[in-house]
Amino acid sequence: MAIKTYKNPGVTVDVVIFTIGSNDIKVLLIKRENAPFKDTWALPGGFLREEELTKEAAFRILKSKAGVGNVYMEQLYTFDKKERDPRGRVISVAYFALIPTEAIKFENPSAQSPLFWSLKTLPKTAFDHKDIIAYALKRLRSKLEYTNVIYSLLPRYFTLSHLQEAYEAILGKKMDKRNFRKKFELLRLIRPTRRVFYGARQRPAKLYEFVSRKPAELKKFF
Amino acid sequence: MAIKTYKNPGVTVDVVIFTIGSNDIKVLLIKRENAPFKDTWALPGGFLREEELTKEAAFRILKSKAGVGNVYMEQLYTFDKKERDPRGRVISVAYFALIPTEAIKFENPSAQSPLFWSLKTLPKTAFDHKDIIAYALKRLRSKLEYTNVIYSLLPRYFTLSHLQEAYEAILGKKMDKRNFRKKFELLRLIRPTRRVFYGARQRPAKLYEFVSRKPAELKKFF
DNA sequence: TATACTTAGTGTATTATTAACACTATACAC
DNA sequence: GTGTATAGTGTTAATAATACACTAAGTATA
Repeated sequence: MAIKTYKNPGVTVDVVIFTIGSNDIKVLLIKRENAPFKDTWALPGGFLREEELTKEAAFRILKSKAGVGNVYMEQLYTFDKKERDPRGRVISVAYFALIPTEAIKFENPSAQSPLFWSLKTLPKTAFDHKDIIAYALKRLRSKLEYTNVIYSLLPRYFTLSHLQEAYEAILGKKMDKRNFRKKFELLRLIRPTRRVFYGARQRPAKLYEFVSRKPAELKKFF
Repeated sequence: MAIKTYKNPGVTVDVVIFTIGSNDIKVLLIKRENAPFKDTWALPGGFLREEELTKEAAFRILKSKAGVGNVYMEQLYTFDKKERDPRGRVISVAYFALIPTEAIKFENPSAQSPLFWSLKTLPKTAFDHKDIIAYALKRLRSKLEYTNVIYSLLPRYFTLSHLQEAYEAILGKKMDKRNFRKKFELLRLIRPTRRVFYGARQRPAKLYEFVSRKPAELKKFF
């Protein structure tokens, strides 16, 4: 049975992959090898395959570009501005993924040169990818406030300073150390371990871990 | 130039139209006239037209089913479960719209019988529309907490009791009258007018209006 | 026209959360 | 052993959230 009498738009999936490095939030971009936008930096992405869910496509892309699989991923938004793709009508279902720096494995580093870029010094990007990245950052910032997503950017063991630096990198502002720690004590998202982080040419720091590494929402209601 | 070598999925747009009536939150459903799911209730929607933005499609659908144009609308999520459409691979970009009951005009009430249903007594619905409605309600509830969207469900002039009833209908819980009013005084979203609401067989109530009827976010940060 | 009914409108005390703020402790580098 | 850099820690004040009950004023009705 015919679904329709007109031409379906093309459907792509693009993935905004965030990580935190050098106290900065970074996004993975690859240099395009083909037209359009050949040699321009772009979000990893591609056409949705037949019989493939958009989420599956997002994981496929993530796996092939960053070498990781089991990470936080959620659908972001579907972008369909008219002029966004010079090839014609193509809508993009965007996802965003959060991965701890330690987990990244560039499988074939020569191919398509994937690189993490600081959001402060983004290069010129293909399509409407700058919009997509901005939207993803906004979503991430607001998710920090009412969920425990931060776990997905940190390694198994981390210090309270690492945790605070992650917040500061994403929110783009400094926070008070004592208030930050008090807040986290209240939230009960993390617990101290018996491990200690030595070797950073200052007083060693206690290592913490997340009580749970599953997505969850924090209380808070009108 | 060929965009792809495989078949593009079908793309539909479905709209969750919420309104508040009889102290209850309601969603607009229409009875399907064609297969699949003939004679089953469904969200108003349809295939995305060529050269049409998904948002334009959402407004087109809204206008044709509820007779209103200038209302709150935002993209919700893109649904693409495999078995969601028996016709084959069809993904749906869902939007949700909020309209004050007063604004609704059923242009041709006989055709496709659009009806507002209470969320508590939904009939069996077509496709994955129950999921879409549940997701929209979740989104609406959380938007109440950090935005001023509530304006889009109320008429120009309203009493504080109307406002509170709207919150209670959406959040599904009773709230304290004095605390509710104190909160709104603090938020400065509304202001009293010189109008008074007479005629409801009790003490008449002061009428308020929104300071602004544009989407805005309330403060609140980590 | 008096009385009952119904919702409008209002304040205070308690508790919880947020915000501002500065010094001592300890491993590592030199 | 001395300097350096970050770890770690409490108190106070301001703001926000919560719990809670009575009087005011139209409308209905007897």
